[in-house]
Amino acid sequence: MVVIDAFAEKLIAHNITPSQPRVLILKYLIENQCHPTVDQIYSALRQTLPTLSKATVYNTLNTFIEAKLLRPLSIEDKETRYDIVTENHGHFKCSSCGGIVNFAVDIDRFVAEDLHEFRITAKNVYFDGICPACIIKTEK
Amino acid sequence: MVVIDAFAEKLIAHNITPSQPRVLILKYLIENQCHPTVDQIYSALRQTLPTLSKATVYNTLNTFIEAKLLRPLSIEDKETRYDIVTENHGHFKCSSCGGIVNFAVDIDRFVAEDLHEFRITAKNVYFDGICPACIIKTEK
DNA sequence: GGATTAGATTATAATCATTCTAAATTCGCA
DNA sequence: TGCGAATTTAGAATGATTATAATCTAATCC
Repeated sequence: MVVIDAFAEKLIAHNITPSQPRVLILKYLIENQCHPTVDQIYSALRQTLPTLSKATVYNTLNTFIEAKLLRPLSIEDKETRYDIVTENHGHFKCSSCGGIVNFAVDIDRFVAEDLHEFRITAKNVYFDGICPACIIKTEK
Repeated sequence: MVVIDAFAEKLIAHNITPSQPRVLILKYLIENQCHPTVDQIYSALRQTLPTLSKATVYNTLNTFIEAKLLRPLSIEDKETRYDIVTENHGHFKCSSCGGIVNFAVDIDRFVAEDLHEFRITAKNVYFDGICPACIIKTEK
């Protein structure tokens, strides 16, 4: 008897066979929208699923990316971070604390005349700087 | 007698002591604005400077980045690519041929209301898609 | 000029995120 | 229940980048 929950349904809707690791990883991603790394996902889920392998985390995330459930962020870190795709938004990275913050941005307003012959499938906006908490810290 | 050329002067202006590897790497970056990888730079310069070490290429590029002469691009490749900083522009990556193309975009026109408390030091725009040449190829 | 020193370069080893591989396990379905 | 395919697993392999330690360079000081 398999328990079909909302997460499993979401996987099925994206043509991904549900499995315990896949459901747990999707659940983690949705409930912790904090752009986690593979290591963070692995460490967190290891407690509830001790047999989990890091390779499975990689495999699952790549499966999700192919199914367009997820997108990888490469904000200059060594480790890739992952973002559950929702609406268009940009990513801000604090160079002091390393935190990543979403911000609303109307990406479609970006008109790139140079690219009118190009087929564009994804638009990413990355800002770098210092977040308010770190600005206060450095002012002291 | 040291030959001071425009490249050495540019280094000095950025508080970087000129040296043969540094001048050659800067020259390469300016004359080949094609977002090269470390390997491409290394292989190309090895012919004129056979003693060049790959570690020197890494060190030099990181020195340039700190001096804000250069910026690293992380368009989801394993290898980092590098871009001589000029004016604001976005980067398009063709997911078919892997080529990277600059495009003009007025990034400063972008207002991110969510970030008005943030200090923003860099803005990057990355688009993904298919370039015209590859569109034609796949249509055949 | 010759010694000193700091910084730059080199070669190699180490690191570490990610992928590969092959074996074990699980799941769906008859 | 049992077969076959897909999934998961553990560990090895890969490969870009960084760290280390030795060597070299070039300017400075006496």
